[in-house]
Amino acid sequence: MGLRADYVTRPREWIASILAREPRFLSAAQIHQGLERDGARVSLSTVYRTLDRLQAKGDITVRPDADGEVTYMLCEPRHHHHHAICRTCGRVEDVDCAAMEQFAESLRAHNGFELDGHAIEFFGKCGACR
Amino acid sequence: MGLRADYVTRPREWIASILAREPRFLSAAQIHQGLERDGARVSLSTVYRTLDRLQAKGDITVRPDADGEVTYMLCEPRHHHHHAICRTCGRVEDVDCAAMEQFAESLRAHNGFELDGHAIEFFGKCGACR
DNA sequence: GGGATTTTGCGAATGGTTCGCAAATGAGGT
DNA sequence: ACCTCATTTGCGAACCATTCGCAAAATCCC
Ligand SMILES: [Zn+2]
Ligand SMILES: [Zn+2]
Ligand SMILES: [Zn+2]
Ligand SMILES: [Zn+2]
Repeated sequence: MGLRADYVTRPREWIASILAREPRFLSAAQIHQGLERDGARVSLSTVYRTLDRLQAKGDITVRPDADGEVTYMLCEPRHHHHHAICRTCGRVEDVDCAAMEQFAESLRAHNGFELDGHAIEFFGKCGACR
Repeated sequence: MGLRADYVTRPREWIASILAREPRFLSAAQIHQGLERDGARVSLSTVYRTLDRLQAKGDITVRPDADGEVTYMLCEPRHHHHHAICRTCGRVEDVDCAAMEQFAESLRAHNGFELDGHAIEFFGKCGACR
């Protein structure tokens, strides 16, 4: 009955390596294309299943983009922080800001709302795209 | 050749009235269900087309939820502000905060990023759900 | 009311994501 | 290395939200 340990498989390693070298949110299709470019033949189903696994493990952040396309990035949402996203190339950098927490704290009780969390995204241009 | 003025139609009025009385983000399907409950027979296509129109006019805010389902709310994104969203019932209230702008300003140049915008969502429980 | 134009409903097409199942792979023991 | 068996993969079908094409209905204006 007991479950064995998770298997280490090539598709999973390949997918992880794609994510590891891209500092931006990628869709399942983009990851799949990256694998093909690397000559790694992996089905789209496996890409989706692996992404689900990574999300369950808390290793990636999932973000539906403006059109509702779901995108993924290697970044542990475990540690609360925010992102600066380049409008031009999509590069993402973490923004870790105590000042923001302070601000959120001051809003904790707003309009009858009992606030317990927040999400922030900053937009702009990264150093390379300026 | 010139375009005539936009038509005022019942489907559009019905859809607008659904949106006007719901202070929360609704999916196209939810709006469609609301119309049926009101006895208003409108096709889902028309719901989508009307939402596209409202978005083009800048009358609604469009927000893909965590699963990527696109949702809509009567709220002009023209005036920059943020939202407090009840985790329990979905009720949304506007958060208009100069302090946040100040904070964003101090981050304008972060890690080589030239920041020019930001989006914030606050979560918690509304007065009714406490 | 009549006619030009816009809007609607319907059903088909699309695109992203999920499922079911047989074949392939990985881990562990011999 | 080989065998065994649970896990994972690939494939195609299924699914769901959204978009399209086009004929019929509604709106506006005279
Ligand atoms: Zn950039
Ligand atoms: Zn991050
Ligand atoms: Zn509530
Ligand atoms: Zn608002």
